[in-house]
Amino acid sequence: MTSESRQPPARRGAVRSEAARQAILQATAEQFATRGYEHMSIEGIASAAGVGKQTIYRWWPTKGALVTECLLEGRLLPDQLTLPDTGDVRADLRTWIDRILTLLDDPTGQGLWTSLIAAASDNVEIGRKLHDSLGVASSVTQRLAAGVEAGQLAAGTPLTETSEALIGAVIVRALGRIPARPGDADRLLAVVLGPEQSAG
Amino acid sequence: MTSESRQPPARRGAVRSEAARQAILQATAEQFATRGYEHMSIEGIASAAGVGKQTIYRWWPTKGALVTECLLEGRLLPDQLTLPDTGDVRADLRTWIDRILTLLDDPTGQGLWTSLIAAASDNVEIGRKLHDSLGVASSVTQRLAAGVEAGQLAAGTPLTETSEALIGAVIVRALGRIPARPGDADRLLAVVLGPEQSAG
Amino acid sequence: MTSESRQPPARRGAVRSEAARQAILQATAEQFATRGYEHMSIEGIASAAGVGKQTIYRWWPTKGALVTECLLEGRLLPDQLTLPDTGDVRADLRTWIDRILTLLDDPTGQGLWTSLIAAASDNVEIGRKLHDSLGVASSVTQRLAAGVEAGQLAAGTPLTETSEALIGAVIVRALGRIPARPGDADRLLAVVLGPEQSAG
Amino acid sequence: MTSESRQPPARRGAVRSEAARQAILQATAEQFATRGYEHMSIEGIASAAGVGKQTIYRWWPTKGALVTECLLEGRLLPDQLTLPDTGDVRADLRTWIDRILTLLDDPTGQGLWTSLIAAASDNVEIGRKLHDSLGVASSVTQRLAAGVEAGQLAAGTPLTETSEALIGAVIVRALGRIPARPGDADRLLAVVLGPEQSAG
DNA sequence: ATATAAGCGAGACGGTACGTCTTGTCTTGTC
DNA sequence: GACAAGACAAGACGTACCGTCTCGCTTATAT
Repeated sequence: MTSESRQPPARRGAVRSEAARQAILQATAEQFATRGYEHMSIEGIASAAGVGKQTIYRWWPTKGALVTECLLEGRLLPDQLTLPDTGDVRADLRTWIDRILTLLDDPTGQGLWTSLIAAASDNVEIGRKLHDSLGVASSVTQRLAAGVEAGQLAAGTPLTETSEALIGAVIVRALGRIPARPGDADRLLAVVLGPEQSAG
Repeated sequence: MTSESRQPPARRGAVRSEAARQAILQATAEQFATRGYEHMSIEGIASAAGVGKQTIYRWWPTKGALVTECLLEGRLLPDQLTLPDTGDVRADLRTWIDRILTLLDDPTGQGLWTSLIAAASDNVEIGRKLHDSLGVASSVTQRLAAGVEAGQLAAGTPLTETSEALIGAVIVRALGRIPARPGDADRLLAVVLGPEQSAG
Repeated sequence: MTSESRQPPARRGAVRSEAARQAILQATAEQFATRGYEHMSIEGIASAAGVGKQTIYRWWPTKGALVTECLLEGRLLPDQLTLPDTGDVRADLRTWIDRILTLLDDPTGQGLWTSLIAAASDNVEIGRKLHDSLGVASSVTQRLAAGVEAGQLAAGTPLTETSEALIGAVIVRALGRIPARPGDADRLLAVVLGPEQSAG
Repeated sequence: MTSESRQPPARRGAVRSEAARQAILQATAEQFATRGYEHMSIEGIASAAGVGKQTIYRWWPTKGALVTECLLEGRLLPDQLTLPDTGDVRADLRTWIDRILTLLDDPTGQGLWTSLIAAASDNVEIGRKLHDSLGVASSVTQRLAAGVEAGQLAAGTPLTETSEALIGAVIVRALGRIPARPGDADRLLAVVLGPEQSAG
């Protein structure tokens, strides 16, 4: 007996329109970047997407859910924000943090971050997502674990706390709209991972 | 002839009402705690303060400015959030972080933090204030400097980055609504200040 | 194939709510009578009608338009203000003018008239309507024409000017809040239609 | 003993500023002509007159009172609106009505009249003034009386009603924004004063 | 084939809040 | 004590969105 054999009565009626879904997510990402999480409107998204409001409300309960889905689909954050992997954990983290801090100097990038943070504070789901996936759980923590294993980082380093401190520092700077200065990434890594072991 | 002798034409008209100002800030702080930054309304504040809307708009251009002033007057954050000072920097920081993390377990405290973060992302001023005064510039950094001087912390510790990492970690946890677990503060301090020098 | 077969694209979306329209006109008429044209508020009407303000603004551009529609639907003026028709033009006009002048002694009736006049001076549409339909074009002028034809009035009487003089006299008295005295209607008719042809 | 000898307790303090009074009345007349009775604001008058609002409220209870005083001082109506006096009552009235009807073709003149009417319907005082002084009591009625005495008008003409009908007809046309046509004044006079006695 | 049902675009609805404007009163300091 | 300036509580203005609810159409099974 396969799992497909006992099917539900197979609902009638039109099926969800993928075109509408795409248009909505697209418009959401644009409004998010343009107006920011707080100041974007469902009505604006609907109209920009050429879609009835109800089509949004049918599938997403809140603005937060809409943004979450955009976030999960990678429509909100530029590709350059993924942690690179060259084998050298410390160098990769430095590159990554540098990119983020540089992004913060540009008003658009700044708006993106602050909007993301606003979304996270308004919406538990997004907050959780940010904590879990933007770095803490996945990429960053994994690379840290790999770094410990490879002997590049001190054994016994508390991974979660290290990730939190790194991401957190970046967020604090985003909120403060602090412009990047040379060496920022280095200093931050020195604080969080300990001073660099140079030559012996 | 003193510099006071040449006074400006001495403006006429009624002077700003301190009573109204107090009532407004009071009501703002309450609404901030109750409904959160995003969902509090100027109209609600005016009505709660027994004040005309115009009296608010006359003195504060935006909701953000209103909240900033509350923040500066210490109406938003409970007293227990000031960094204690027993002489032992590390112990003081542990106590302080513990208190914050504990506060985050309570929905009210959580709302307070997330609202503050939302305010900071919406409003440059608040963001800067948060970065400068909630800890980075003043109390935390000063204590860190004192700690370095007293030999309790490693010489050459980058103070700003250390503060940012500490506060940032807390903010990340606030956004993720992560419940506090025993030892959190210790682990965080181990990461940021380096492992504790026990016995010898 | 008739000309109706090629219809316009048949607009979609919910249709205008007749219930809301009725409630709004009803509330408007009440506020008009109670508070007068100048001192009635859209907000008050909306709230009395149990309707969102936008529903009013969606369909009527101004307070004046709202009142005009009430006027056209006969919601503003009591029924007794229609010109009676017994066959004797002069007697009918006397009855009619008497009724109006009497109405003006009562504060409510006075407010009704002055409000109507205020509305007419504020709003071209209403002014035109008042001139055309309250009497000049329709009932009064028609009865005058009939009177001329029946030989009850002098041939060559300028109908428009006669109507205007009659209505105008009433309006002037309304504006002056002049109390009615016996014989007023008679004297006015004597002036405008000429002295009554008694006996012969 | 002169009438000045028994003075009241002789109030102290500054005396009413005639300059302020003039500036206020001037500004009122301008706003009345420009924006109309309903849409002019005390605040606007105060600011245009370079005067504190309180100075207005100190001396006039309402907007209506302010306008009344302007009316009485002849600041609202142009000079050409005084009834001429050549000895021939009928000709004088024709000239006068012609002027008024012509004035109504110009938007400014129209606004003036409709504003005046609006003021009269809002404000009993103004209404009475309009009824009494714009024509009924003073100039028009007096000339009519003179005309009767001189045998130019039929004896027994009810003066008040005749005035009311004349002024009223003009007001009705103002409210209807009816453009003037040649012969209007003649026809109106024919209706109200009876047909012209030509050659007979 | 034909009912039946869901999705869709459009958009009206009852509301809440916005930020502005005006009202009439009160207060301050000058003349 | 009148005045210019201007703050104040109150509240209406007209606009923008909210989230819900009809409409009339277009798909898709299910009979």
